Amino acid sequence: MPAGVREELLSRVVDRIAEQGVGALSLRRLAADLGTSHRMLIYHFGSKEGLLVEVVREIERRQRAALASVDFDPATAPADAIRSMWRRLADPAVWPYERLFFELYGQAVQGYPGTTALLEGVVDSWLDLNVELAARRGVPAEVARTHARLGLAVIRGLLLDLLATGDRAGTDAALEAFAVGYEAGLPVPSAVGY
Amino acid sequence: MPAGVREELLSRVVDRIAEQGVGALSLRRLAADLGTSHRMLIYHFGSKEGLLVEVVREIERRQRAALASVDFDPATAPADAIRSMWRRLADPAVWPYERLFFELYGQAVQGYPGTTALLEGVVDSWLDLNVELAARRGVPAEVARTHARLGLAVIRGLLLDLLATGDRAGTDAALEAFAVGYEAGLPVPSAVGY
DNA sequence: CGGTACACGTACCAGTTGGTACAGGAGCGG
DNA sequence: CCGCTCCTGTACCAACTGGTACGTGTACCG
Repeated sequence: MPAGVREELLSRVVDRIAEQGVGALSLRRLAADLGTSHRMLIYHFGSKEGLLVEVVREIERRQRAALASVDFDPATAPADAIRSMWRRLADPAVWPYERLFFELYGQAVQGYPGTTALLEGVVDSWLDLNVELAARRGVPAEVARTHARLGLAVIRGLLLDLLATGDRAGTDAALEAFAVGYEAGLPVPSAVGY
Repeated sequence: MPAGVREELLSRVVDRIAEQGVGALSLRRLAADLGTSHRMLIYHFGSKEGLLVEVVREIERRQRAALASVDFDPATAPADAIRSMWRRLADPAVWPYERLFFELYGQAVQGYPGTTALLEGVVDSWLDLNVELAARRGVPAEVARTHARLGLAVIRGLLLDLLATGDRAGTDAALEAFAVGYEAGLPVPSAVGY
């Protein structure tokens, strides 16, 4: 992996932004922290917005990479898969990235330029993956999609909680309650009028 | 309600910010939109940060007001309460406020000045309320707290989904799946090792 | 009437912002 | 040696930022 000047710079930019946030971002301070000049950021990314776009893409790239490393053995029970996912995301070591993710999410729903690309795959790519996996178990796509949607919401909602309160034990307990309830069997939507 | 000049101004500020977001906020543009001068905003709120603080407080005030108007008759089943809450929050008419809420949330977890106050009651005040309600039904506080935490996460997570995808039907279905599963009986944490 | 507290606008300030013009300098193929 | 491409820094710009100084109008109270 030769990386390339630009890619290596981008990686450092993302790491730095994960620590400091993107709201009060200034090209000059960012460049100074990175030991270069703001001119370089403009040179490599064209503009501040261009840099933001690349940051968002890099975040997505890393999320996909993390996703790919999750245990998706069809033999694994869905409840265990969600437990494993939670364990990974709730780790304090990745909190800076979670924070950045939610900050960008908040900006994206407001339609700020450069960030909106984040919204495109932010839900559906996860649902699609789950539908595909469930199909191997013979679960109908509609059901799998709804359940995945719920599971994703639980994880993201609890992450929001965790980042605000820092209450790892409380959020762990809530996730476990969900997982156990899920194991007990969630109803299929078609049985309740959907 | 005589309102008062400052309160009336704050109300208009919040409405305006809900439409435009708080990220690219400038006192001058905001004032111009409101038909006044940025000097007035400083005069009434002391500084930009002071104004932000008041905006956050106003958001909390409105949330508490909305919360108070929800049907909390102890006779209402928890699953119906969460359905009612979802119906209220998923209404497109309040999307601008949801967007603002999540944008501020994202800034707050990054520790930006003026916004962090949002985090204090953002989870616990809801949990406390639920614990109190559950007590009237004889539900133990620990269980009620965990279940409330999960329900809150589901709603917030699905709201994030809804704001990103606009898929009302999909998120409705996911919430319904959760509500039905909840009616079927969630396990108590003590039974699973907590 | 006078005065005093509040509400408001204009003009201005210093600092910072993103972006640009320009000048190299390092490496390399010819 | 030249020339060329990639990379980097300095100096600068106009625009905009939050905040301040100062003056004005207005309403209420004595």
